[in-house]
Amino acid sequence: MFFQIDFADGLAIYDQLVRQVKFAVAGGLLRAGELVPSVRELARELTVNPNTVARAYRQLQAEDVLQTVRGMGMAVAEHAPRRCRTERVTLIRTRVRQVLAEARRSRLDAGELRALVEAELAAVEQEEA
Amino acid sequence: MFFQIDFADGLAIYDQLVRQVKFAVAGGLLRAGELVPSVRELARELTVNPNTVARAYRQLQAEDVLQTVRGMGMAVAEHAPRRCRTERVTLIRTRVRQVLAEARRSRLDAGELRALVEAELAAVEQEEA
Amino acid sequence: MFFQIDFADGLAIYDQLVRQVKFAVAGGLLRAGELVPSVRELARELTVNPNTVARAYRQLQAEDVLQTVRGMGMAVAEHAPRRCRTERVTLIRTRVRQVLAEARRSRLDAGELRALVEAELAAVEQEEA
Amino acid sequence: MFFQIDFADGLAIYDQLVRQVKFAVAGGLLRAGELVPSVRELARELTVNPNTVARAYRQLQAEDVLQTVRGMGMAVAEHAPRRCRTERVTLIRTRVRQVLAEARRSRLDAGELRALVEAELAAVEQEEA
DNA sequence: GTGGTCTAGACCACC
DNA sequence: GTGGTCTAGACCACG
Repeated sequence: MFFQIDFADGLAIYDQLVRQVKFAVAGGLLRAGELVPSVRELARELTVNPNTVARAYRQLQAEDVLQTVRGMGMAVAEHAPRRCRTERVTLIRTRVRQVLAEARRSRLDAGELRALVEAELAAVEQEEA
Repeated sequence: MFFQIDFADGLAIYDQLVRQVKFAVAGGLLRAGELVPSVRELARELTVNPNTVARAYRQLQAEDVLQTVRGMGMAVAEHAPRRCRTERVTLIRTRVRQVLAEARRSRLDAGELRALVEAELAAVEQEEA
Repeated sequence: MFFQIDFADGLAIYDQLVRQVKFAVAGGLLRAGELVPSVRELARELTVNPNTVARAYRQLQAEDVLQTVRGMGMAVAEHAPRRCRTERVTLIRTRVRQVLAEARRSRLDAGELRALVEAELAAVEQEEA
Repeated sequence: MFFQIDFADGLAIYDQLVRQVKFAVAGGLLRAGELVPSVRELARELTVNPNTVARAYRQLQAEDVLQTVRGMGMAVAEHAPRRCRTERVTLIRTRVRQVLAEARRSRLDAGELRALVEAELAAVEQEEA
């Protein structure tokens, strides 16, 4: 599976899952109507408690990203891909903004910050290629 | 004061404080030997519980960033500025790496990601000017 | 068919079915001795799992509303109509009582509640006509 | 306390709680800014698991009825009373509609239904006086 | 097999 | 003391 949890992230596990499901939907890894891994299966894979996965799925359901299919599991909602693609940019931008804001408050030299960010950005693009 | 807490950040408050103190030291806002605000004073300013500030100070003391001055409070340690300047880059780079990694896993288009980051970077530099 | 399931009702599906069969018998839509739809047929019609229909029929059999007819399926029991007519009022009154009790606990103004109920009652009578 | 759970209601406990908190806010039993009973206290009173209460509170927080006050508990949100008063009518009307719809499908005589409802309504008004 | 609910009890951050 | 998160394990309804 394409989900991975960082147990030392500080961010709650269910929250990491919520984000990653949205990203998977946004990125086309999960298509509209497609069943997501079952609560139990995903919990086993991530070595996480089923309740934790269930909580993430419940929130995704409340946000109309997932919907339950009786007796079958949970599926990506009809219009979720479009909305997730939109939200993806927002979620990432917020994070980027937080990091840069903190960096700026740390009085790191503007040039040094830019160099650092450019380097990491280049590294990411490298990996992608 | 130059500290500011984001209560909705997900990151623990004392952890935000630890980082910001280190950054203040790295950035020269707090110099070696200088007294940091008292637990009570800072707690009042940030509308945070004194225990939370105390916990942050305790951790900073354990990391030799702060040291107690008998009868006076806590002061920035002798060699803290140099070490904090070094650590600052590491702390920020880690964060940058995290957010870019997440963005990449979200399959956000490389160009779109770069554009987004450049825009935010420019915005930060603008504010700084 | 005269049954309809509300999948978002909160009430268990088999329970809705049990009630509706009783009501159909009470209302004369199903007469004593008449065969009810087969489990499979009804399950298909309601897009419900056969097990669910079977469970409802089992309970109705236990309550002597339905009885098995060897080789034919299940039929409305001899004295079911009379008993269902009696029970119908009880079942409905219980529900009415529940909703009014909740409304009262909510401190909704008595006049407002009456107006609301009268309006809905009129609407129902309208539909019926 | 003014909450009471019906363990045989069919409706989930946390859902009953969500409704009742909204009703209490709508009815003025809980005012804006006022702290609701703590999770642990309410759980004890209702002989329900704290997680169940927490789940209800979490949903109420998501709907902006409650908000957490760090270290203090949860309080009724600023504009919750107005919104709850509005929602109260909707919630009750939905229930009334469900009951009457079922009654109508049961082919209960229109006059008989009206008589039944009027009787119960009168009973409720009597209690209130 | 699936999700939904509930219980029980742990640890953490915060007041 | 407070809420927030997580674990573990139970039962139910549904397919």
